[in-house]
This record gives sequence, C-alpha cells and structure tokens, in this order.
Amino acid sequence: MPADQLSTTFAALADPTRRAILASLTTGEKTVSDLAEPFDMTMPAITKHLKVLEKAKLIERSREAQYRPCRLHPEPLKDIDEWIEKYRKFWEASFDRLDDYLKQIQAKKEDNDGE
Amino acid sequence: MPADQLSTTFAALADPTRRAILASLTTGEKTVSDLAEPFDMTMPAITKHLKVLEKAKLIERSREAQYRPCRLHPEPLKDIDEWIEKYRKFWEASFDRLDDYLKQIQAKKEDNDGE
DNA sequence: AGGTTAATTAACCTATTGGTTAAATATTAT
DNA sequence: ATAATATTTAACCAATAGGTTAATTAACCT
Repeated sequence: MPADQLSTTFAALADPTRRAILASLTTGEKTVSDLAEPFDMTMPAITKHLKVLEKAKLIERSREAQYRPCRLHPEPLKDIDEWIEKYRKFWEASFDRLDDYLKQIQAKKEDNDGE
Repeated sequence: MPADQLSTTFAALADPTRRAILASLTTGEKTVSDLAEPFDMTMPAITKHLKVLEKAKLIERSREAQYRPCRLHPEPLKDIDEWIEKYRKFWEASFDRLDDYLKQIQAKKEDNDGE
C-alpha cells in the first residue's frame, strides 16, 4: 500500500504467482495467454497480476497484433539487492557470533553515549 | 496472504515501518518502546508490525522483566538473496544485451522444440 | 460483414492490512 | 495493596488485494 518504490517492489514479489511469472519471463518474451497457461486461474486474475508487476516496473509490455507481450525489466531487483546487502554480514556470521557482534555494537554505542 | 515462507518474508518487507524496525535492530536488541519512538504511530500498531516480523521469523523476542526485547533474526533474508541471485545476470547485462540474451535463449528453446 | 482469438474492464465478493481507541495483563516499585 | 510502566488484546474501521463472472475492445481471418 505505501507508495515508495522499494515497498512496491517487495509487495509485487510477495505473491508466488507473480514470482512464477517473472521466472517464466527469464526465458524470453511471453504473451498473456502463455503466462496464464500454467495457472489454475482466470485471465482477468492474470491481467491484474501483470498490472501489479508493471506498476512495480518489473515487467514491460508492448503490442503485436492482438497480443500484448511481456518482458522482464529486472532493474528494481537491483534496489532490493542493494537493500539486502546491508544485512549480509548479519546472516553470514554464525548465530553465536552475531550475538557477539550485536553486543559489541551495543557496547560501542553506549561508550559513545558516555554511559 | 499466501502461506509460503518466501511470500511471507517479502510481504513483511513490503512496509517501510517494518524495514525501519529491522534497520533499528542492526545496532542491537531493542524494547518495543524503543522501536516505537521514531514513529508517529500508536503502540498497538507497532505491536502488530512486530507480530508480522515475528511470523516471518525476521525477529525473535524474549522477556526481561516487563520488557519484551526484540532482536534481529536475519536468516530469511538469505532466502531472498538466493532467490534474487538468479536474476542478477539480467540486471547486470546492459539493456540491449539483455534483449540479445533473451532472444538467444528463446532461439535455443525453439531449437530444442525442433521448430 | 461475421466469427474467432487475445486481452482488458467493470462490477462484485471476501479476506487481509494497517491503523485507531479502550480495556486488559504483567511486572516493577512504593 | 496500590500505583506506575510496558506491552498486548479486543473491537472496530476504511482501504487494498486477489479472486470471480459477464461484458467489452481490438485485431485477425475468411
């Protein structure tokens, strides 16, 4: 619901149908019918998912005769990758070490506070 | 809404308040009041956000006297990182090259299909 | 022109989200 | 015991999400 780009991207990815659509587009451009085929879902439902992906700028669309082919537009994933990068050190540390790390940071902060 | 873990994690991250809470926890354990302080929002709203993060296993909670301190549990972010990793080549290629890449993959596929 | 295929729009429904206020619970401190 | 602090629960509300069916638009093919 929030308007910021990162939230919109995360929200678009928070649905397995939409992630499957993106995966399907990694092998090239697809029509709406192509994309709909694997799912037990009506076409309008797929149209809606595509709208969500388009608003999140994760896909782009064109026109060819009666088809509206979709293709992957992966750039917003880069932003997610950058966001998540700041957390990598936290999961790469073993659990116990993370605990130490946090305690250490906490100690440093309290030191700065003059506590 | 979908029950799968990846969807739950993406959904939890699709809110700027919750991402800010996670960022705040990178400097160590915090109480609910600590976490709530920066936001123009009532405590129950924060409690709800914490529940979402807890269900997504992005935070863990304990008890100390009347406090319920929260700490970061970054492991689910690893799954997101792995998911997104499969798309890295798509945003790292320049746009034109991506187009070539997709065409190439498409051609290969059609070749396999014997078309 | 008429029919078929591709896709979208409109109208609707139910469940969930993100917030609120007011009341309840738990723990500490006096 | 009582009061104060920290947090949660309950009940409510408006907006959004994800789906449906039915109708509409657009382009193609005879």
